[in-house]
Amino acid sequence: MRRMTARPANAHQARLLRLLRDGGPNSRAQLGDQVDLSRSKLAVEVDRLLETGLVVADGLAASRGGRRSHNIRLAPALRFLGVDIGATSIDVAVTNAELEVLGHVNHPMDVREGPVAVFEQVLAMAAKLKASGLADGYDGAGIGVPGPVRFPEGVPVAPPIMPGWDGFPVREALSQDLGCPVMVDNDVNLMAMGEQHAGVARSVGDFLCVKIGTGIGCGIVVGGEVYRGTTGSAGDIGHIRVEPDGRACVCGNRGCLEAHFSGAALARDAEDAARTGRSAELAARLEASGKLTAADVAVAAAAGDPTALYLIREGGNRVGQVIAGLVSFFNPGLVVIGGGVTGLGHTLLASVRTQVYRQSLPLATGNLPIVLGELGPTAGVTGAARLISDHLFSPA
Amino acid sequence: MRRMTARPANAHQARLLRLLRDGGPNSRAQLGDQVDLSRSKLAVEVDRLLETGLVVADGLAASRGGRRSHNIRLAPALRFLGVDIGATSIDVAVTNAELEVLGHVNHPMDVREGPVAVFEQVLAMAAKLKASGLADGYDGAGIGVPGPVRFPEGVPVAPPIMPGWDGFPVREALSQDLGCPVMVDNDVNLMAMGEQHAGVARSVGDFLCVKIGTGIGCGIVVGGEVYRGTTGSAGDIGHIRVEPDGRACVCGNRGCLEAHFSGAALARDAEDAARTGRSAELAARLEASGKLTAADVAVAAAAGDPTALYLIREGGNRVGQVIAGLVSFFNPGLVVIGGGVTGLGHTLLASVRTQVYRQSLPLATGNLPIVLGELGPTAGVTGAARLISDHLFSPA
DNA sequence: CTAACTTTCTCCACAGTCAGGACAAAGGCG
DNA sequence: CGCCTTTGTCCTGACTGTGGAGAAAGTTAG
Repeated sequence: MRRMTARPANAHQARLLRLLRDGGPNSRAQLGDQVDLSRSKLAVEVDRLLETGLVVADGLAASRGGRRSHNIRLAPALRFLGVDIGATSIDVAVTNAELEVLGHVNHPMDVREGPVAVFEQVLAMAAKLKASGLADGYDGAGIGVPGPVRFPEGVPVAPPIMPGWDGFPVREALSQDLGCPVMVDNDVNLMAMGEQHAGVARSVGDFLCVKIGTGIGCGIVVGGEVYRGTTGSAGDIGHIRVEPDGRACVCGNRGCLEAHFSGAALARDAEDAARTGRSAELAARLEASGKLTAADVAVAAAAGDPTALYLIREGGNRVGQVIAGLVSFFNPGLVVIGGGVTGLGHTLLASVRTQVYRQSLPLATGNLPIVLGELGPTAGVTGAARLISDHLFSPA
Repeated sequence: MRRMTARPANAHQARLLRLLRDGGPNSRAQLGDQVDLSRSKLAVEVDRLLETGLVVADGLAASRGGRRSHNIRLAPALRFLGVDIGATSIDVAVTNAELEVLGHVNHPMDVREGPVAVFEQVLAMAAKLKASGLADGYDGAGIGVPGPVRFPEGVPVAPPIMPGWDGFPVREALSQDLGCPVMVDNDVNLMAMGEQHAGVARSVGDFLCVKIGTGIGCGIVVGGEVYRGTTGSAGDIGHIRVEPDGRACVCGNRGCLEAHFSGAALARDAEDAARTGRSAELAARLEASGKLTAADVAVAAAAGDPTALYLIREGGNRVGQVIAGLVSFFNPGLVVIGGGVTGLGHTLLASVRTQVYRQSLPLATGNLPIVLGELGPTAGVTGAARLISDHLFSPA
């Protein structure tokens, strides 16, 4: 079939498309209740959208005491591709226009293999999803990469953990290969957008989304919009100092948060504990697989291993300390914790909460939920789909 | 004369008023170059503004090779009142519609005397300015208070250093007394707005404005707009922990930034140094006046006193440490340092810069100016005038 | 089954918004 | 003095958007 070519012609149409995306099918009358336009004007704009094929009217809804309404919905054949490139693995998903994930594949891969190899893999995964019948093509794609991005151009800038990506024209290259519009953003921002769209952050205007994976980052949402900073590096909290003269960090400094707690640091600490005999549980798991990950620590902690619990609590205290500072500064309405370490669950959360509630002032913490993300690995790909749909569902 | 009663009827008119406020008198043609409206539509809106009396056309500009243009300017009789209530003194200023300060008075007063006493003083100061012939009334007033504010209502909430102000209806009360519209905000936010309007932060979209006075706070500007947070306490960085098990703070915690460095902490440290014989210079000044302030330390430092210099550098390191974290997180395009301690000047600035440039990543610091505010005591009152003019120069 | 009512949707007349061209006013310059 | 530029005004025509009339399609009560 032909892909989406039209774009909303004005702000009203863009508004309607987003309402249909976020609220599902609606009648003209229901749409009218939400947009502050007269019924007549609304009808005109809906008709124009129907003409472009971006939305369709299919079937009649049940009567609510009067004439039955037509269901207006986004074109059911629209497909977005959400791509989340992590430090050690790639997630790719197809969504429909309502950003529901129809299919999701994951492939382990080190981002340091460089953009060419990674995108070869991404294209293969996109093709696989297509072959499985979930899509007959893509109308747009959102891409998340684990580092700062010059957003308007969709180009990574000076990414510390992705040598070889600096300046690579991700947006342009992928747009060419996929044959559809592409938007690129930091993976942490996409996670925030995902949780905002379909997760715990629905209806919260200002919030922080802390992603603890191989590294640590923080998505910042201000007034419902992702804040990216002057050079696209906003939220880069991994190198905030938490310990004077602490551990050496890859960035060249000492005592960075990321050096003391992150997926990578936790794995290192766990292996250390296993080798020095401080934890039989961890030692057994190291024996079995040759290396340890944050997931191993989570399992050991669930089994009651005191060393694992200690490591998680210590880490939680460190992150909590930083988050406490950010809460004082930013005064968010919600803090979401997500990423690979979500498996550490409530032990981690408890430490973070303790630090924040103890250190920050009551006015900022009084009504502040600190919660785990609820979308897990789909947060990033959902956010990616949201990114491109926000772009496409805005006036050209 | 009659005060301003009309408000802009639409967004175009609001836009025009702000252009005239920020750019001074303009011809219709010059305005047309800035607003993306046809000349005809522009002429209609200008005519309507002329009818309301908000703007006037007076005189002809010099020819630039063709027909001479009419000067369109904001009504010259418009007057705004800017009020900056600090912890220990009150600043009040009159401005014209272009927010130029026409008169400025200062009065020492402890904010803890409570809102009734403070506003009595404010009204007296406003009356004094009026009596001096600078204004025949006020069209609006902006008020800054040293604590968090529930912005839409203009009411202080849980202000730590202003007992007795919690919940006091500042906006309503003053609006009644002054007989004009009033807007209330945190003093730090107003300083940021002042520096944005007329100071070092012109044309910067995202920046931080750190005010170090009796306490420490930070104004946050995102996309040209002040960000206030969920409960109005954004920027409250005084109680971020900088020293595990550090000094006891009034907030009940230990190691808060404000306990280690602020105008109050610096004065305390200086008196301590004077009494323990570590600085003859400071001891002499203590002898002379009975107590020391940040200004005394500045003078001693300027005279080369090593203890004073040490205190400033130590303090700068502490603030710099916190700012470094905020820079990583927020990735601003500019950091402004202002408030009572601006007198500490470049010694302070050097320490802050050292910390930030050392601790934050190059992408965030590469093109980041860290500068002193250039408006001094007029920053707050200018920001206050800006606050109310932004309100009045927006569609009703 | 019919009448009355509700809800949804369409059609139409009218007021307002706005762009762009024609043109008048007012000056400079050779 | 004629030609140029700049500024400002006026007019037409296209488009935007409102609100009312009323048709379409259903439910409910008698």
